[in-house]
Order: sequence, then structure tokens, then C-alpha cells
Amino acid sequence: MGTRFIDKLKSFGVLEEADIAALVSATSRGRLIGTKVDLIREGDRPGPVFVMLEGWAFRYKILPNGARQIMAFLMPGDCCDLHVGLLAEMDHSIQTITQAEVATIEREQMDALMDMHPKIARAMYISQLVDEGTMRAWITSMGRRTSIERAAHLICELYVRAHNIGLTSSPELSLPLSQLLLADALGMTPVHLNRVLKELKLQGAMTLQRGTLVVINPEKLISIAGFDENYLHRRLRAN
Amino acid sequence: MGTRFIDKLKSFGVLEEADIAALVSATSRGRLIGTKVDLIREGDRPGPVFVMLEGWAFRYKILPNGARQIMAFLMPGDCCDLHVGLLAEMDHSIQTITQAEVATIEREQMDALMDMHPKIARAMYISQLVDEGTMRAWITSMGRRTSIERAAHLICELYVRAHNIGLTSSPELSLPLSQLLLADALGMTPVHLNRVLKELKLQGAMTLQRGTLVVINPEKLISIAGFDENYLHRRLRAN
DNA sequence: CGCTGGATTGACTCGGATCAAGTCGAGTGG
DNA sequence: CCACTCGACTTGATCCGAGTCAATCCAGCG
Repeated sequence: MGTRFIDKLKSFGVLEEADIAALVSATSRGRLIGTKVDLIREGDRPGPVFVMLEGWAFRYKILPNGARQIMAFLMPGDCCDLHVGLLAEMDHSIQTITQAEVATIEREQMDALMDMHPKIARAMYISQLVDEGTMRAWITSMGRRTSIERAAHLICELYVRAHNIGLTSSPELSLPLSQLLLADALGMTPVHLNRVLKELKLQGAMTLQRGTLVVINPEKLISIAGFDENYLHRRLRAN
Repeated sequence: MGTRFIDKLKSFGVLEEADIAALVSATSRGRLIGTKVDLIREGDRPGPVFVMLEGWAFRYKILPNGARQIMAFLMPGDCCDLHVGLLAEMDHSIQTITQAEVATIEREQMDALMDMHPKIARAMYISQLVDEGTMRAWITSMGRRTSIERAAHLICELYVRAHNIGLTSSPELSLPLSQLLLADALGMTPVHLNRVLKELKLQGAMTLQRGTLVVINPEKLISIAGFDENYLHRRLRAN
């Protein structure tokens, strides 16, 4: 049952009974959505906030020449921009990767939730800051890392995020991402990504086969990537 | 006098007298800061929110290998993340490019401002959404545009943003960005950026010399870039 | 006047794209 | 149970965009 969103928020700050009850009631009824369906498309008028209860999705844009760039992966517990409802139109699209269960929270409901539950608001703001930090990390990767470093970095990120929400506690992780998706996220061709993955396996860092990732040598993977998880902001602020 | 921040917020929604008065008092005393000084560094504990009243700055990260990646340019009127104060440490640094005048708003003051002035809060949220959209556009550029397209796209963005805040109303714009800075923002080497700028001039799209940009043929520049300004969200939502 | 930091140019190299064949595995239907 | 198909993954050969290295060039300025 989709309690991942609440668990994630709890990891950003203590929530009271009442907060949790409010969250439960706001996210209890999730819609079931199929594979590869757009939750919302670039140009659409934004509606409610989406919360991924189960399943994976990604944010993307299509360029005039048809190329696709993925800007973020959403996993269970992730939610989309808090205040999108203020915008006249979406500047990107969001599509499911797997079957998914997604809750929607209307703007008024969201506002009420945050007004009446400052601890929820706080946790949501931190979550948003993490998403922003993640985008900055992606820009850095795309601009200044080689393809193998970039791939290793993304794998590190996905593994750590998945680990943080309890998707895995072993070196193994079920990653429902095709090489095409990964390539479109990393700004390279599927052909080249394939070779990069081969190289990562050859170096004994990790393997990715038929949807399951195995981190064989974490230190190696981290050092190839130059990965520093500071941008995921797990350390909490004291005051 | 630094009214650019307020002007920018006004462009995101009507503000009342009282809102404006509150903003004026919050941002009236700006500190003067020299060239190339870090406002805050990666790893620092975040303090108040920075508001650029005058001058330019940029967000950046330094990789283990010493490479620098710039993730955003801040121009007059821009402000840094609303809720950074919630984080334990910064995941990137911010440095001035020119002499700058920057106001600082303490967290409590910020919270009070947003609580008591919903219209300010709303405008700030939209502003934040624009910043996020901009990061997504940068990721897209880095991943899927060639170097000349990417450079043209950045120039389009900077010109439009500057135009929006009234920094220029002619094809000319004073851009205090060295080729090194641009290269570090675009994820390429200064040498290659130089050649790209030469090519853009050759094609009659624009010139950039000694700190002044001249957009010679806007249509051409836009078409090279595949630029769509939707992500800057100037169209306001009706309700 | 000579220094200095950015900008410019040339020659060469190399990482990743492109193009073109395969191969593999999970269904599907005969 | 096996042939057929379809999508995803692999591999090889070749090409080109961008990086690297190394000289200048030039404007501003102490």
C-alpha cells in the first residue's frame, strides 16, 4: 500500500499524528495508470499535484528535431511541483514508465494541507529543494562529466534514492529503465550507453541486466562517478 | 535604485500598496559586494535569502577534477531559493560576476512576508517555478543540443530575461560575461565557445564583443536555438 | 611601456555519434 | 513443441564535433 510518500516526508522532519492522518486522507485514493501514458503534456494547463504512490515515471521534453531529453525520474514517494497550479501551461511532459498508482491533490486541498500542517509544509519544501538540487547535479553531470562518469553518477543517484525510500537494502535493485530511457536521460545515444554499461561491468563496478541493477563495487562506482550525495540533503538541520 | 526585484514580482501578479511597501522595507538595505566574491559556498550552512538588486552572479559547482559547471546566471531582480534556510548545507556555490548590490532577507522575515502577503507569496512561487523551468531547459540544452544551438539558446534566454526586467529595449544588451563563464555554463571549452560565437556572427545572428551583445537577426538566432520561451512563463494564468 | 588576462587561431587527437548488422529473450500461434 | 515475430540489446566500422595543446593577439591599465 502506498505509504511511501508519507515515509519520504517523514525522513525530512518529524510529523505528528494529525499530519499523518491528513496525508493519508489526501493520498488514499490513487488512480491506477498504465505503462507509457502521459500524466500531463507540455502545453497543457496544469491541474492537481501528482503524487507517485507506486511505480516509476519521468519528466521529459521533445525538441523540434524529435530528440527527447529526460530531466528527472520519479519513483514511488516522489511528487511533482507543489505550486504548478499557478502556471498557465506546463513546460514539460510527464510519462509513466511502469504501471503506476498516482494520487492527485487539488490546489485548494494542497494549500489547506500546508496551511494547517506547518510540518507537512516544511517537509514538502525540503523535498522540493532536493529536487532542485538534483536538477543542478544533472546539469553538472551533463556539462562536465564524461559519459562513463555520467552514467555511474546517475546509477549512484538512483540507487541511493531507492535505498532511502526502502526499495532495497541489498546491492540489488529492480530498475525498470530501458537503455533507451537511460540514454535519453544521460544525453547520449543508446548505442553508446550500451558500451558504457559494458565498461562499467568490465571494471567490476556494477551490472544492469533485464531490469535489475547490481552494485558490485560501491566504492568503485562512487569514485568513477565522483558522486557526493550532499545534494540529496539527508542530513537534517538542527534548528 | 534597486526596484528590479519588485518589478519582477509585479510581472507575476498584481501587488497591492501594502505588499509593495513590505517588499521595499525588506529589500531597501542592500549590501555592496565586489567582483568575483562568493556569496555562499557549497557546504556552507545556508543563511538568509539573497536578492540581487543590482549586478550579476552565478550558481556553480566545482568537480573533484577541478572543472567548474555553472548552473544558473542571476541578474538584477533574481532571488535565491526561498526555503534554503531549511537545509543543513548548500549543495552549490554562488559568486558575483560584477559589483553587486544584494539584499538579504532572514528566514523569519521571509516567512512573515509570505504569511501576511499572499500575493507576494504567489509571485515568489511563480518566480521559483520559472527558475525550475529554466534548469530543465538547461538540462535539455546540455543533453540534446549541439554546441552552436546551445550557445544560441543561452543567448536567447539571457536576452529575453534581460528584456523582461527592462535591462534593454534595443537589440543591444550589456552582458558582463566572459567567454570562460559562458563556456562553463554551456559545458564546453573556452576555445570551442570562441569558435561557436564566431560562427554565430558569421551567420549574421548576433555578435558579442567586449561585454556587449547585439542580436542582429532575432529570427535566425531563435531558429538556430530552437528557442521556445514557454519555460519562462510570461503568460499569466487567468484564475 | 610593458604586463596581464581575456580572446583568437591553428594543428592534432579522441570521445561519442552514426550507420548497419546481428543476437537474444519473451510472447504467440500453429 | 517449435517456428515466427517484435522489441530490446549488442557489436563492428567509420565519421565528425569538440577537446587539447600551444601560439599569438589585443585592450586596458598600473
